[in-house]
Amino acid sequence: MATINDVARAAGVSPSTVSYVLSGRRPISERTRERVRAAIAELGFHPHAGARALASSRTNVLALVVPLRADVSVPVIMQFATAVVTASRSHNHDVLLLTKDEGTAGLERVAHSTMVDALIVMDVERDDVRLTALRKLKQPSVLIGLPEDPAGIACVDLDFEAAAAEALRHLAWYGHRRVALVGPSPAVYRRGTTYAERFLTGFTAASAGLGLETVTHPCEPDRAGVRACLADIDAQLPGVTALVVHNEEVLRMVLEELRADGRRVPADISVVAICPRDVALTMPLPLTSVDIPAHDVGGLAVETAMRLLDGRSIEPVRLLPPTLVERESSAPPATAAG
Amino acid sequence: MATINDVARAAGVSPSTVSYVLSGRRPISERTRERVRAAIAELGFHPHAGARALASSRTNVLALVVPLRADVSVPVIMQFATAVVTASRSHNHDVLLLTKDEGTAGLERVAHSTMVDALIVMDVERDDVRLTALRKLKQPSVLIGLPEDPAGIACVDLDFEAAAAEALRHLAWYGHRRVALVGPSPAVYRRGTTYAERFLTGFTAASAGLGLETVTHPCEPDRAGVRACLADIDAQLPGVTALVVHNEEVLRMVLEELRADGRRVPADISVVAICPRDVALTMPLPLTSVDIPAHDVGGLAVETAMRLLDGRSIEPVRLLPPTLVERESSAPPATAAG
DNA sequence: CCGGATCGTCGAAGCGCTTCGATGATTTCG
DNA sequence: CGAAATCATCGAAGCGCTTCGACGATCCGG
Repeated sequence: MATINDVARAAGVSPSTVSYVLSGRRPISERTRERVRAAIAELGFHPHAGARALASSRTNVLALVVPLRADVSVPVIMQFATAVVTASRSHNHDVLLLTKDEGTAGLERVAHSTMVDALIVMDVERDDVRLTALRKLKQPSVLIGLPEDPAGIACVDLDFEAAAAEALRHLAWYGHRRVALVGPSPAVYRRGTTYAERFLTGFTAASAGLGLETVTHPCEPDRAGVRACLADIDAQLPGVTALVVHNEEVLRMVLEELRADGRRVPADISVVAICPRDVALTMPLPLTSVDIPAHDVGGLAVETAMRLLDGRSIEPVRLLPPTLVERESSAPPATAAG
Repeated sequence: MATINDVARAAGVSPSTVSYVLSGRRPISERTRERVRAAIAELGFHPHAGARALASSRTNVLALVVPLRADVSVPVIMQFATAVVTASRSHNHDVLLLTKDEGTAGLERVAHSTMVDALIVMDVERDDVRLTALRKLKQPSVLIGLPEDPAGIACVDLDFEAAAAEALRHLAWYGHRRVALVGPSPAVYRRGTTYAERFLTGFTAASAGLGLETVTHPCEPDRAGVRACLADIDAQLPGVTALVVHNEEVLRMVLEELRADGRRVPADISVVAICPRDVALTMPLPLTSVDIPAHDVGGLAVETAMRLLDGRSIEPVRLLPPTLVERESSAPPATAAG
């Protein structure tokens, strides 16, 4: 492997000049710059990452902590991950992949040993134990999610309260009066992943604001759970004309059960899903949905990390506004008067 | 951050002694070792990764190249990825996540800049352009998959030929004589991902060996594709009593279509899937399946990389034997005589 | 009781890069 | 036209670690 000295020799300049050509931190004449560039290309020179990190205390690597197999749906995790990698690359950074199961120790390990410049953490819980560890690190961190007390740590996420409101507004506009929420599994609530609660809060508030009759119900991610959930909903709120489903795992099963029940979507019952676009599109029927913009959120997380590293200002909490896209699963209720 | 010098001072020894305690490359007396350990713990010392890499030319990082959104199913990719991360951690390595779309350049970048000790590459194609680049790197690489000419590069994968044979043997044993293969989408074949071909080869060979009447058909991953595929199969091989499905994307839809068609699984038609265990289990009916052991393959890839790094011997191509697990989707055909 | 192993530790060099201060050379301007 | 400012480049120090050779100290056998 060629070193910076080889390049310097080949270009007839000093190593520091090569370094300055590379970093642009000092003006270098066009002529010299060209010679150096040619030498770099000819020798196939790539700066040694470790040496660079040692000298500059910058690694150009971001840590990404992903849940291993939580109740978060796998495709969504992948979408976040690829978004983070892609965005990182466009900022000339690489991504070190950590799993949540390494816990606090993993974060401290990579941070203390200076493997990364910043950390992006997915799937944070309301009272996540990792938060205090993150606050102590010299590297900044960005959460995807929103804990109870985000003080001192940047957070980005979808605005789930607004998402719930958006879904209800759409249904109310069509004339629905009785709407049920099929929520995440009880495990998600128990675990304290706040997006579930935030959605619930938004749902309840919007329901009141719009004067709707609503009921909310968590849903276990299996056939039995779905059946039980739908049965409970019917029992608690007879004459429901619309469902908001905030649970990708069961989305498909809900549709199947409705169908098995002889209820046509959207003729007999409307369905609005909260899920990534492509999930909404690969269902038997293209679903009206509020997008979970994993790509945007991931990109924003990286962007935020970069600003933090550059000492630029950031908004500590950034909640992206939701977008509802109407597709084929929502329509006016069969009888406009609920 | 504490440095090795701080530790040395605190323990009353020289920095090199601390280093030797850490690496175990030279004998250090119990007494000294303890003092050093205490100092390390007290100061919360973590060696600087860059400095270490620079001095030792070892990064303790593995690159993992994942397909971004190929026709490979996302959960499988995630399973490989988490398996690789977990296994790497157990060997004291971290994982740098690269996406396939960076192509050859990405591999060269991380290798030339000495960011990683070895590379693990998923989703290799028959004639993958990245192969020649990989061969030139000073770091070893391990492929998950099997290209046409794996010369000089270690490969690990499931033995897909054997997997096909296993599926057919199971069905033949039950007395099925007419079996159809619902294969991956044409795009997968076109792309030259060899697992599809290997499965097909194994399927055809075993079919002949067992004296079965079979037909094989790729399948587009949408409702229309599934319908077309099933219709074609019925047209080409009337009286089919069993399906082997080597396409996770459509698995669920195949079951739905069969059901819509009034064909009961397994009473009217048996189904054997080639997919990860948990996919087989989360279907409406637990499926008899040949496991895709992503976890094992990922672990083996890491293990192989480690052996390569340690200069230990390896088998250049390692194909894991398949395991068929009988569940509820296979049974004897309605009439034992096909 | 002495010469040669063996053991435990140290000091120094060096890994490849960045960065700071210094230094000529050139330009600018009063 | 000379002092001051600016420009382009260089040299050297230093980032934090590993590793090699060296060196006393302890051990062994004869």
